[in-house]
Amino acid sequence: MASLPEILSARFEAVTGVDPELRPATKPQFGHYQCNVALRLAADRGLKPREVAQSIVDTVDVADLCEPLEIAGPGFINIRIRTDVLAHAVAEQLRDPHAGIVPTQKPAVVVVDYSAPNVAKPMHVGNLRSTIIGDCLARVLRSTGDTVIAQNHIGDWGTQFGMLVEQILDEGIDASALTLDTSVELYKRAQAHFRSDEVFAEAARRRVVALQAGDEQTRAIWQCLIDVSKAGFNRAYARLGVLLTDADLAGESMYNPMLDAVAADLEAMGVATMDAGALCVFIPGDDAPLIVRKSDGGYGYAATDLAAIRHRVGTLHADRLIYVVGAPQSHHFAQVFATARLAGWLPEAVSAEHVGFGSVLGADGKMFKTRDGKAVTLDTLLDAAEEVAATEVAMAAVKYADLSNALHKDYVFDVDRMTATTGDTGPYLQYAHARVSQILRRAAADSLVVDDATAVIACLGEPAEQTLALTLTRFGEVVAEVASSLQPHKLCGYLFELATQLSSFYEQCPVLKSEDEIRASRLVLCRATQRVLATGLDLLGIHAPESM
RNA sequence: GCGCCUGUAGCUUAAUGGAUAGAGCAUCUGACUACGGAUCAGAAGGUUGGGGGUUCAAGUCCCUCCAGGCGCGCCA
Repeated sequence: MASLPEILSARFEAVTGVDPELRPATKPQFGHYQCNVALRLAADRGLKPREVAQSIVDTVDVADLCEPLEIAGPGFINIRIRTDVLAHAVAEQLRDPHAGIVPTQKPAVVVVDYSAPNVAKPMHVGNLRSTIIGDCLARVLRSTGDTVIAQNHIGDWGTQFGMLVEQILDEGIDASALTLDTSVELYKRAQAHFRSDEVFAEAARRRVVALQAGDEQTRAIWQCLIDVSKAGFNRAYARLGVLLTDADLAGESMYNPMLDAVAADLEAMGVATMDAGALCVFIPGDDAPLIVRKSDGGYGYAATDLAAIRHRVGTLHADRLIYVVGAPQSHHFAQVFATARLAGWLPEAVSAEHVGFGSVLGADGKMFKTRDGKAVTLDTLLDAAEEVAATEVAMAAVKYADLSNALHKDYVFDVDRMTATTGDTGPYLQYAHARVSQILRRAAADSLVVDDATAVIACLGEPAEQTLALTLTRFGEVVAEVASSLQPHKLCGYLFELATQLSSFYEQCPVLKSEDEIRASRLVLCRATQRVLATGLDLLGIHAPESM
C-alpha cells in the first residue's frame, strides 16, 4: 500500500517529469504540503515561475485527493488534502498490518555491523551507542522488508589474548571458573605485568603464536575467556532490550584463517605493495597508507575488515553493508572501502556505509571518563538512569536521548534531562502512548471496541483532529527516509510531533464524552495513533507501555 | 603539517538549496472536584562563530579567517 504522500507525489511527477519534492508545509496557511518544483523547472527553462506553477496546477490530476491547489509567493504550489481523504487514509492505515510502513520496492540483504564489544573488557559508552543505533537501524530495515543480517564484530582476537592466557597460566587460575568481573580484573593485572616484566611480555608474545597455531591448551583457555564475556554481553543486551543473540556473533577470530589470502590476493593484484617491511595499500588521493600486514608479519584490523567485506559480499550475499562504529574511524573505513573497491571485492552494486557516531560526553563536556580516567561502563550509565526512573522508563530515556539528535554529533549524558517526563524525551512519548491507551481501555470497558479491520472515520471536523490525521499518514514516508538515510533522529522528531499533536487533540477533543459518530471517529483516530506510536517506538527499540 | 567533524535563542537542539530559521528545557502569563495536570494554551527569547562569493533563493554550496573536537605506517 502506497502512502498518501507517495500517491500525491506520483501524481505531480506524472506532470512535471521530475521529483516534485513535496514537503510538509512549514506554515498552516501553506496547506498540508508545499511544492517548489515550478521554481526549479522555471530556472532550468528560463520561464516565469508563476506561469510554470499555473500550468502544473491546470494539468495535475489531484481533484479526488486535494482541495483546489494554490499558487503562492514566487511560485510555490500549496496543497491541502481533502478532509474525507485524510479520514479514509487513516482508517486504511489502521487496516494495514504494517501500520502504514511501506514495503521497499527492492528488498535487499543488508549486513549491519554493530555493538562490537571486546572480550575481557566491560562494555562502555561507545559500545552503548553502537548497540542502540545498530539495533534501531536493524529494526527499521527489517520493517521495510529488507533481510537484515546482524554481525557483532566482537574483539575476540589479537595480541591481548596472549597476555591474558599467559597471565592465567602464570597465576595458576582455573579459566573455567572465571567470571566477567574476575576476567576484567585479570586483564588489568595482565596489562601491568606485560608492561613491567619483559620475560612475561616475551612469553605473552609466544602465546599469541601458540593461539594462532591452534595449540590445544591455549585455545581452551581462550574459549573460556570468550564464553565468560559472551554471557556478560548477553546480560547487557537483555537489559537494553536489543535483539542481538549468539547467532549474530562474528568476531575477529572468525576472519583469522582468511587473512593470509586477503594479503596474498591484494599483493598479487598489485593493489597492495611492500613498503618499509609492511604490506600497504596506497589509495589515490590519500596520503596515509592502509597497512594490511605489519612488518612483523602480523595483521591489524584493516586485514580483518577486508576479510569481513569478502565474507559479507561473497558468502552472505549482502547488497548493502552498514558499519555502526564511532566517527573517529571514518578514515579507516574510507580506506577499507576504497581498497575493497580496488580489489573488486566490493562491486559497484553493493553499497558500503559507515554510520559514524559522536562521543558521549560527561557533564563537563569532555570525553566521559571516571575520576581516575577510565572509560565509563555501560552498567554505570544504565544504573544512573535507573536511579531516577523505573527500569522501562530509564531504558526509554537513555535510548531516546541517544537516537534523537544527529548521529555524528557528540552529546552530554545528562540523566535528569533525558528522564524528564516533559519535553522531547522517551518518557514523554511513553506517556502519550499510555494516555491514549487509557482512553481505549475505558472505551472497551463501555463495550466501545475499535475493530481495526472495519474501522471508519466518519467525521474529522476539528483542526486538531485533521492535524493528527495528516501526521499519521506521513509515518510510512518517515520510516522509508530513515531506512534510506540511516538517521534515526528523523523518526524521533516525527514521533515527538505526533505525541504533541495527540496531547493537543486530547485537550481539545473529548472522546468518551462525545457521542455517536464523532465518538466513534475519535476512537478510531486514537487507535490509529496508538498503533503508530507503538510501532514507531518499537523501531527505536523502546517499549510502549499501556500504562505508567 | 595534512585531513575529517562541530559552531543555530540563556541551555539542549531541528531544518532534503526554497516562503517569516522550527521545537524542547528554563523564564513569564493563563487553564485543575481532570476521557490520567507526568498535561495543555499563550508570551518573550535568533545579525544561524566572523567575513567574502555563487544563486531568482544560502543555516545549507564554494573560499577565507576564528574557536573547539577527532584522526593521520605497523593498537583495535
